[in-house]
Amino acid sequence: MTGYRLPSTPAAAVRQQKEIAKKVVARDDHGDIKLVCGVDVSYRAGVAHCSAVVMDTDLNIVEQASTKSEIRHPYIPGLFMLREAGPILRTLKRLDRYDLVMVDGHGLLHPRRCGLACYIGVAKDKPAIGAAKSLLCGSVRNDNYIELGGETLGYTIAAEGRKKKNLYVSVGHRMSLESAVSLVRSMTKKGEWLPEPLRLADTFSRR
DNA sequence: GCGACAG
DNA sequence: ATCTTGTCGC
Repeated sequence: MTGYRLPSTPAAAVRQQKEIAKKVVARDDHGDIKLVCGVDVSYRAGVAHCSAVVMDTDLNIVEQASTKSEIRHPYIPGLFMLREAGPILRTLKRLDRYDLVMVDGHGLLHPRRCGLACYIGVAKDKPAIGAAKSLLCGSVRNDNYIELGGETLGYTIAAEGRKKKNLYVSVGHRMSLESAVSLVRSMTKKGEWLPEPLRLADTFSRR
């Protein structure tokens, strides 16, 4: 069964995160990844605007969908899913097909090993990757891997340009960290910070 | 208790 | 994330 009821309180969200964390598969458990979906949410005038962009591995746009939702929860570090899971799941329903979801936020690199990317991945039972623009927890080692509580849960893709920021990748679901990093790299254009599916989803959600 | 804290 | 113009730099 793949259905999860969206929590309506922080306490309920924490309980669900602990439950879902046990179901995350951190190894490659998927077929060919041909269509990658990037999702992002932006906020304007009290409304959440979510966009999803599906691209093939040659970075061509295959499909796109957008939704507007009422904002029901504030942003709480560690409980990002409480605010964005609803809008994202609604938007994903409108897509015809995709083999993996890239989420702007963390996956296993989370206090309870259940960031937004894990939540979306397990809820949809789809391979998922978390790609965050800043660190929530954990410490970056010299080899760029990120560890938390003795576990290696993420990887830092160092910024190129002097002025740009790093990208923090972690497993969402049904993927190994190595494969996740490899896929993010292969879909990021030279000189860009975010992989194309996420960069375009970000652009579209703001229009 | 104190500080840190995805977007 | 968002509020926000012009401006510095590749």
